[in-house]
Amino acid sequence: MGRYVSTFTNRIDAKSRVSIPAPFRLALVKEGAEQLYCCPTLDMQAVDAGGKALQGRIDELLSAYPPFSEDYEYFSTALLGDSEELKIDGDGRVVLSDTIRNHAGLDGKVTFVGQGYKFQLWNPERFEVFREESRSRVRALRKNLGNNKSATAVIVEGQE
Amino acid sequence: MGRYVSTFTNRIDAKSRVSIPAPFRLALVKEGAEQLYCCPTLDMQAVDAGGKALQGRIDELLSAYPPFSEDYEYFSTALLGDSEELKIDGDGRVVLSDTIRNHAGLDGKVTFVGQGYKFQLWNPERFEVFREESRSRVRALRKNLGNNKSATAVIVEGQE
DNA sequence: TGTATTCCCATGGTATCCCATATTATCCCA
DNA sequence: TGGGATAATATGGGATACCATGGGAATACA
Repeated sequence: MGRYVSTFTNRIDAKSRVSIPAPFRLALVKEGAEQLYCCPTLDMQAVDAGGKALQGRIDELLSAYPPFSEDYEYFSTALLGDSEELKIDGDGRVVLSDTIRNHAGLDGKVTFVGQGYKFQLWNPERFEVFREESRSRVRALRKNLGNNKSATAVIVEGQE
Repeated sequence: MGRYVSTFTNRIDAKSRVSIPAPFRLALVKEGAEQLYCCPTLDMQAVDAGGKALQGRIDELLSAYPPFSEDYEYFSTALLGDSEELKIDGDGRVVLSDTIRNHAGLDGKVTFVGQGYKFQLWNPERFEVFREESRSRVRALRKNLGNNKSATAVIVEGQE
């Protein structure tokens, strides 16, 4: 099963192309994904990306709602309608659509952030802010939790 | 299995023709559909479109109600009565009937919205409203549901 | 015979493919 | 262990193929 860890930053070229970091490409192949599945992150200026695992989560959520129900119309529109399947070229690159670039404020460079079964695309500067905020939240959380080591260990590791 | 993802907007020409977005055309071929099955969306100014999968879901829904029952009459009238099968020409286009254009208020441009087993046709301006409503419903869902359900993981995770 | 529909081809724009190259990482052997 | 050789990666650019769209000719229809 493909697993996405660590962060990488790559350039966007004049044709809006960007190389998927090689380790992520490998993970995608392990998932059996031929395309990069992308959907805008809710309430954040980032994009969720991945392969079958990410797709599966979305399908799973949608399967809870019967066809022709109002909920199915709304949720499929937000989750599938706003998603895109980007072709991966022979060199391991994708072209970022205008929609994606606008949503995440991507311009010049992209930071790829591994998050287990998926990864995110960020504007590098914005990501630094987000990362700092994440860390300070974890610090605050740690103080409140006191000595509960096992609980904090999971949270701390996930951020690095 | 055909799967309809992402949204595209295409022009309606003087002959009421419009190109089906290439990815959707491909999905239709995978379904083995030679024509585009269309029926007005229930309660919305849009049109449901797709191939065999869509037809199957409609049959499935109808079979849940006993023939000659009142509900069956209503659903079959709404779902089948106004349905059409549009021919797809050599260039991947269909001609929109007056019925369809009137129901969805289509004029000038059409937005195709992928929704999994089917897609919808919208007037672009109207769709923007619907899209915003869809997004806010998903946000609301995320707030209402806790942090532990696997089905909601895709929405909840990534936020922390 | 006039009107509407279907088929076919032309075209501009864009995305896709393919190859070149620089830079970095990995390996291998002294 | 160090340093040179080799492979992998990220990135740039040109040629090609695909796609959406428009228009005309051929065909069906009434």
